[in-house]
Amino acid sequence: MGAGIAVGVRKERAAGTEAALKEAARALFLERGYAQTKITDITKAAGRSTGSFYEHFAGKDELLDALLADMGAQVDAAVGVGDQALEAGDRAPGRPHAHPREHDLADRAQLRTHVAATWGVFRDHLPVVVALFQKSMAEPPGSGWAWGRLLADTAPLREHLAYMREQGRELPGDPELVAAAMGAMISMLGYAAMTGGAGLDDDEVVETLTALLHRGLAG
Amino acid sequence: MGAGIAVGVRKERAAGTEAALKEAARALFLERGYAQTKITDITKAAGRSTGSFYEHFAGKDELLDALLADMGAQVDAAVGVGDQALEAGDRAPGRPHAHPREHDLADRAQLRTHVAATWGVFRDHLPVVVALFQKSMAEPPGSGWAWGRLLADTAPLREHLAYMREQGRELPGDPELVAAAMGAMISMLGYAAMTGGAGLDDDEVVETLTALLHRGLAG
DNA sequence: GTCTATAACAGGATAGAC
DNA sequence: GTCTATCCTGTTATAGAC
Repeated sequence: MGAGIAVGVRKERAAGTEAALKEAARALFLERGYAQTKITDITKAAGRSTGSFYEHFAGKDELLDALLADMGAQVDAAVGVGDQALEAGDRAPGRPHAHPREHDLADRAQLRTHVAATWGVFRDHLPVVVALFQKSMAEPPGSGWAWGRLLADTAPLREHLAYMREQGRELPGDPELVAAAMGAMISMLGYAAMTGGAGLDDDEVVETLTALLHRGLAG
Repeated sequence: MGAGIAVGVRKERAAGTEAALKEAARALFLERGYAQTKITDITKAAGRSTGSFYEHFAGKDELLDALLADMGAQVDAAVGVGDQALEAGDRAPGRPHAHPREHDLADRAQLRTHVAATWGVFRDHLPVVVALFQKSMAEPPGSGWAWGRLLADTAPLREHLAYMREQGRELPGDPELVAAAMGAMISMLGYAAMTGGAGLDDDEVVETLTALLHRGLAG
């Protein structure tokens, strides 16, 4: 999956303080977690001073925003390529994320593509995804954040499922709910597995999830 | 499901400071989250003083431990009853959790019982489950905590699946992995739905999850 | 056991020199 | 832009009277 432009392991020019801070943050977010990473930890790891940090970011949250933006650009590009591979859809320049809803998730190959894509984003941007995940889970439960984010993240999935239902296919339940369940499974398993499942093979996981969901959806 | 002894909405004797603190903590954990709840918030809500708190608990973590213990007792009891309902298994007094591995999750009714049981624990002990979930997710990713906990929590499930495989049933993948995936789905969806899914009906969710997993497992 | 007051300690953020 | 030193705020935890 994600070989190409992907993760910036390549040495950023050493002079770039901003890049150094980002890179240090990624490493620490993955290792200790978002909340546990102090700003001074980041500056120390990047070999810069505390004061210097604020020249580039207003705070930890803004740093994460920047990392998120970096990731977003790369993901949009990758998704675009993926969609083109699936079908020669001409996407409008302004709306990079016009993911067509007519994908048939009862088709094993198409389902697998979706599962693998999500898994790949996790794998390729693990530090950022992890940090975001942690930050989300620290949100006040009463706010309903988790539910809102799950719905938002699985919106394309929901569309696919709604489309399937329109085509007369029988689903296990309401498209929104089924999409949320699928998303919950992949994201939670991804988080757990990639932060702790030492001996797990990505292909095996994708294969297993695909099998489970394929039977689950197609019957 | 969980009507009986369950959640302690019943008025604790007003004099019981410890109980008052616990109750206040439950309410606040659910509303603002574990990390965001300050000890002074709890004491204030319980109508006690800061200093009084430490007479009963060494800190927030120990309070959560106490809540967890309360929940554990109730859950063990409920699970025991549930197992007896499923089959007249005579459990050894010392080991309350000797959940028999010979449950057939390809059987819709038995699968549903398991899904509903998990969902019910979430529902009946939401504040504690939420707090524990949040605390877990704040753990250093590098420690592999999330994966360890997921494996531990789905151990009984894994046993059921391993048993199914021994009986010659074809699973979507490795029992441990499939169990983890199922657990991830239920717990993450449960967290999200119960903290934010306003208009969701528990029965509908259980029904949908059962349907999805039943097809997924039984083909 | 409970209270009030306060110590002790993060950690985030800023000031001002270079 | 970067550094060192410092301030400030919020929270935990304790002291000591009742």
